[in-house]
Amino acid sequence: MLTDRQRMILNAIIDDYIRSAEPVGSRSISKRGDVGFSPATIRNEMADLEELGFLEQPHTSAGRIPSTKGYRYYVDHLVNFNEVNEQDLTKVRSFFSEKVNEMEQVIQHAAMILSNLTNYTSILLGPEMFSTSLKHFSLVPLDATSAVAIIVTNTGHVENRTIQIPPGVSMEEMEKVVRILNTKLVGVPLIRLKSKLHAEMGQELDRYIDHCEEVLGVLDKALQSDDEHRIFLSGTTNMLTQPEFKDVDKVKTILDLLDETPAIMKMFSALPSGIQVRIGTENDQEAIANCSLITATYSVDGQSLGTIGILGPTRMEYGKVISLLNIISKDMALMLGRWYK
Amino acid sequence: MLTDRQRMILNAIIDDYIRSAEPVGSRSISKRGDVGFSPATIRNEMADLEELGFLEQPHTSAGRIPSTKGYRYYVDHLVNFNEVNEQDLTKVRSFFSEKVNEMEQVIQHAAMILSNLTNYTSILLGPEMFSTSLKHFSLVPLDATSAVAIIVTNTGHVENRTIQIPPGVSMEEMEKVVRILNTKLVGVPLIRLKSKLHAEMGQELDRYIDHCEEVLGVLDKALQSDDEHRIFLSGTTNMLTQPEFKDVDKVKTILDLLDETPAIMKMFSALPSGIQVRIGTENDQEAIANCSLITATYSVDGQSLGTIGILGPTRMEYGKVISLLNIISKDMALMLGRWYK
DNA sequence: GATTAGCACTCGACTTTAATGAGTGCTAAC
DNA sequence: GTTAGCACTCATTAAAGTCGAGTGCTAATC
Repeated sequence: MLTDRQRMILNAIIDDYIRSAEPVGSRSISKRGDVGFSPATIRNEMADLEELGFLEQPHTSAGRIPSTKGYRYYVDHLVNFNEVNEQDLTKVRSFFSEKVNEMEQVIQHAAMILSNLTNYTSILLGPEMFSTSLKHFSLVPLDATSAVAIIVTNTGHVENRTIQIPPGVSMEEMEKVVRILNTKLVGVPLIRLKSKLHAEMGQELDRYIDHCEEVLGVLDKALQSDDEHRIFLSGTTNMLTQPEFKDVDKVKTILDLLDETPAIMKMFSALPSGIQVRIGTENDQEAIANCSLITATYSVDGQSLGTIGILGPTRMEYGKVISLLNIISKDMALMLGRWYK
Repeated sequence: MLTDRQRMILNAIIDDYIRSAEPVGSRSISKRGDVGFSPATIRNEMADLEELGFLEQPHTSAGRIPSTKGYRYYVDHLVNFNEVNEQDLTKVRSFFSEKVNEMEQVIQHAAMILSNLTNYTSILLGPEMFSTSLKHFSLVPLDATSAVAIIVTNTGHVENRTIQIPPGVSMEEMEKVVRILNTKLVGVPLIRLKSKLHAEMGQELDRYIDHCEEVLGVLDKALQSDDEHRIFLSGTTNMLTQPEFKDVDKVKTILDLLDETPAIMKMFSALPSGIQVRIGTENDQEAIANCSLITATYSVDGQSLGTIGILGPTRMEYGKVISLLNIISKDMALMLGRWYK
């Protein structure tokens, strides 16, 4: 579809624009070593590329900037994936060679590293619930009517929730229930916990204790997996350093979007495995129509565990970010693989 | 020190400036119903007030704006504290009459309400460690070498940490240790846990188990209270709506400051009880020299539990914010009082 | 003596105009 | 097919001019 020369020129324009954030003129392309043609020739090619929809002109006498289609072609065919420099690489390596105990810490820290290395905003979704299973369930009484329910997963993640003991149910009875749960439910994936509880434990419990209904109700609440605090953001203020967002109002709509858990969940829902690039208007959310979102899922044994995302302006260092995500998602999978044994 | 008329004029100027964010001229003050003097008279008084340091002039032919000293006088002597409207009040009341189980949820939600009602940024510090005590300590083994240590406090708060079992120590031994800890340490304030462990338990443990040194080391790590995730922010992007922060760079230094846990801790450390107002340069942090920080501690039985803060431009609605903080800090104390029984 | 009307003056904000120059498209020569 | 040359476009910047809100001071008034 495009000639070699057109590809070369398109590549040069996008590279330049990514660096400078300014419309690129024919002269500056000609002066680069790698394209040995005069400005006039390049102008002709640029006009063709614009006609084909790969470039745009902010106004008549300005240079060209890439269109969404241009970026798309660049990402699909042109970009060079070896743009991670040695320094960054060693930083990543040393991070993943460290031994860390807390999974949340790992994720939080990984988010920080990503936003630092890229100067964009990083968004991490932690390992999904359905891939972890119950390791231990316990109940710590606080007083006569309330207790803390604690759920430990096989990955060492801990969820806790305060519950009210139903009136008429004694603490001894509750402890009996907990013992039963621990013998019957250990190893069950978290996401199945609730259904399993109802399907298989109803009669079982009924035999041992009174007030079965109320107890089940409370346990339901306790086992409700809350997926609220599983989004880790880092480098949100990096958005403010991008020249395209020097306008406060624009940046506010973006930051407000990042504050909304459901919106982020929606952006990340149903992503295909591997690396995914959504450029500008390819995103559903209007607030990030000037942004690109690059996501990578990480998985162990073919099971997707979570997602890493980088949000930046459409004028993004695609090569660097994609390479980095590739590396980190794999390291992440490796590290978590050890966790899941 | 100031005449009645000067106070009245100062009050009028600050009120106007808080509403408009523009330097206030003599004419506009004169036109307000409450000050019955001609612009010329007001100009004379304004000149005096400037000489006294309560007002400033951005440039010769502009109106006056309040200085830090002016705001200080306003806050100390002039501001009207009944500026919370009915609607807001009912919102607060209905929030605190709700029954909620999770303390973290309460705090997070309170932060949201505050930032919504004020349009500034709210910062909440959760109940301090030293006021909570150990309720229960448990250890859930994950595999041969690692386990999750779980600390439940008397308030139902749960801390957890993954630890490595020292080589040579068996799980049975660890469980023995946990039993001992639960009989000896329950009721001890969290902040004293570590010192108590060393001072009183050393010999005790030595008698029962081998590898005492290593076990103590691990427990140390487990009991290390991490005070990281105890800061709750809400409405950070509200900063972006203030006209004084239309400059992206200024707002970035502020948002970056809010991202730094230690900096916030420092701002909130050693606050006297009750409401505290720090105006502009009265703050240590240079990044918020154009901001005012209003804080309120909330306490039960004279014991300070935590702090609520509102950060906004120096041109802040002091009356409203202070009244609101007064109400909310009291309601918060009440609610937590029930918690601590 | 306190208040106010009047007036000259200041100075930022905004508008207008002109100059600059980066970049283009087109044509004709190579 | 490539490129030099040239007229043209148009955002950006600077300079000059206008406007008006607001001041300080003086002298008249209450």
